[in-house]
Amino acid sequence: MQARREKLRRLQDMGVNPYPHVFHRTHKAAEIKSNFDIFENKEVAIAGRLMAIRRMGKASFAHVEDSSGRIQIYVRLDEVGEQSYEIFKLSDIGDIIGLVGRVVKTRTGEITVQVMQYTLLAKTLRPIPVVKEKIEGDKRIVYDAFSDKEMRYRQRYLDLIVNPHVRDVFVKRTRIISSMREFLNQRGFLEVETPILQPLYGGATARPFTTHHNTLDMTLYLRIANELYLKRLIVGGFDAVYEFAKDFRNEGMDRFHNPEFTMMELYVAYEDYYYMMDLVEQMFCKIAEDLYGGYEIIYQGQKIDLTPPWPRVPLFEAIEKETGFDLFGKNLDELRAIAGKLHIEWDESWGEGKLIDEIFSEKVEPTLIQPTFIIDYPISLSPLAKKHRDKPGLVERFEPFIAGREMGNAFTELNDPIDQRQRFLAQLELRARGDDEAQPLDEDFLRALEYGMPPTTGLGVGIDRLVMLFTDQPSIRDVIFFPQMRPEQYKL
RNA sequence: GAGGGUGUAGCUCAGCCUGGUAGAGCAGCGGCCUUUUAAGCCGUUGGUCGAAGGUUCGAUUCCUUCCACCCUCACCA
Repeated sequence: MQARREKLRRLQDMGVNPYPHVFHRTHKAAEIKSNFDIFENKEVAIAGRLMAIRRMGKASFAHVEDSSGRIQIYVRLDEVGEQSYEIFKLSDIGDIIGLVGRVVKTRTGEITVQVMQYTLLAKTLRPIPVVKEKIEGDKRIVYDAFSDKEMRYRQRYLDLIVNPHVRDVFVKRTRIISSMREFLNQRGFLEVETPILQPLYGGATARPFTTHHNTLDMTLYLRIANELYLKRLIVGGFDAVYEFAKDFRNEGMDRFHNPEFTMMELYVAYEDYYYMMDLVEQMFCKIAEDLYGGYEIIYQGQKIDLTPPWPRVPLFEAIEKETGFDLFGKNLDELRAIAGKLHIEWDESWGEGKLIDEIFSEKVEPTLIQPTFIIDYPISLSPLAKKHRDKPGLVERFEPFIAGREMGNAFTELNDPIDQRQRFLAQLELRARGDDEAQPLDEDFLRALEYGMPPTTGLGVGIDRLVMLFTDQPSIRDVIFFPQMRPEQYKL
């Protein structure tokens, strides 16, 4: 709106700099509001964005919002003088202002800063959506919420200005990650960084993004996982390493998938997947405790109790319990017949592992609301996991499920280089049959294993989904600041 | 990739079925108001109705195509 440019010019004519360099704050809104007895009648300097204005001629109320929250201000002509009151009158909702004032309580009991000096810190040229709210008892009624999802995601800055609960989600995201770091650092883990640009991708089954390096004139891939690099570091002698990694997968997008996402992988030498299950329980509990002070959380209306120990249910037992069918040792035809009886559509190209996985995700996964470890998966689904110590055909692998969702993936890692080579060769066969997600053979990784990797356990946790769980958000786009979007046609 | 839905003022929406070129609230602008809080009262500006084409005397409304977004499903973490 060009009325704002006009105001800007009038301010400049008055000799006001609409974009000064600095403003020294002494306090934030929330501090003042929660310690009124200390601040009463004291002078404070605060700054923030004007979010509501109620003008009444020669005196006005407004709300200023800073990173901590909102506080009411009271501006009187006789208190700030002609010039400042004029500047205030030229202010719009959205303008960034600074002020010095006295902390008081109004007739209705609201803690308010009575302004003595009023300074414009940044004039807005675009109007921000005005969201009004009314508090009725405990209920907060929001009027004209800024709710268009496309705009919220494309212009996240606006979303953050206008929707305070969005800010809260992202603050929690950072706190979750720091809790995990703290947890791991306390246990002596080393945080490391490994390549994002990889000459060969691996460590997961997915299609990669491809790019090109000019000087080397070669194809490089954006990593789909960092597993093989972290294991090389275990070979190198580190006892426990972890990395928060941006991974990239060239697949579809929906409320659980973004092309780039954050994964935390960790590896521990001389331990197995039983150790890792204990670690996962403890880590999730620490996050819950740091965030909410207890082990109980609510996700989409479901109460979830993270108190350990979580049940550890073998995959085949879990399937049998839900469907009545024991899939263990069944061949392809038998599995297809069972899938048919369970009304699950399957594809000719699927192998045994894929069918089992499908039956599991259709029939069992949605039932796993309370934290559960599903353990011991078929070998064919897990080319990097070590064979089970007593169950032939299976590997020592587990996935924690919470609220019907897989929250991670862990194994006792395969450290036998000959077995690992055979598994890679099996993947190559799948690839030859047209499975473009099968993993390529990584000769250097095999060489590393041939130098000897200690017994090791490893874990991967999808951070975005973890944050969804702990912040009660239904879509991955609500926990990533700038989710992937088709580019908009630029219009001003 | 398949199905369903949505697109009208800066924001939230009505109007469309039953064609006659647009309305409300908030925001904005002007006025009154020195304890208001979804402030109030009076006045007022603002929209090539997602884009293109078709039917029609006439399309925001009916038809076709396209674009964008949302939801569900499929692939995947």
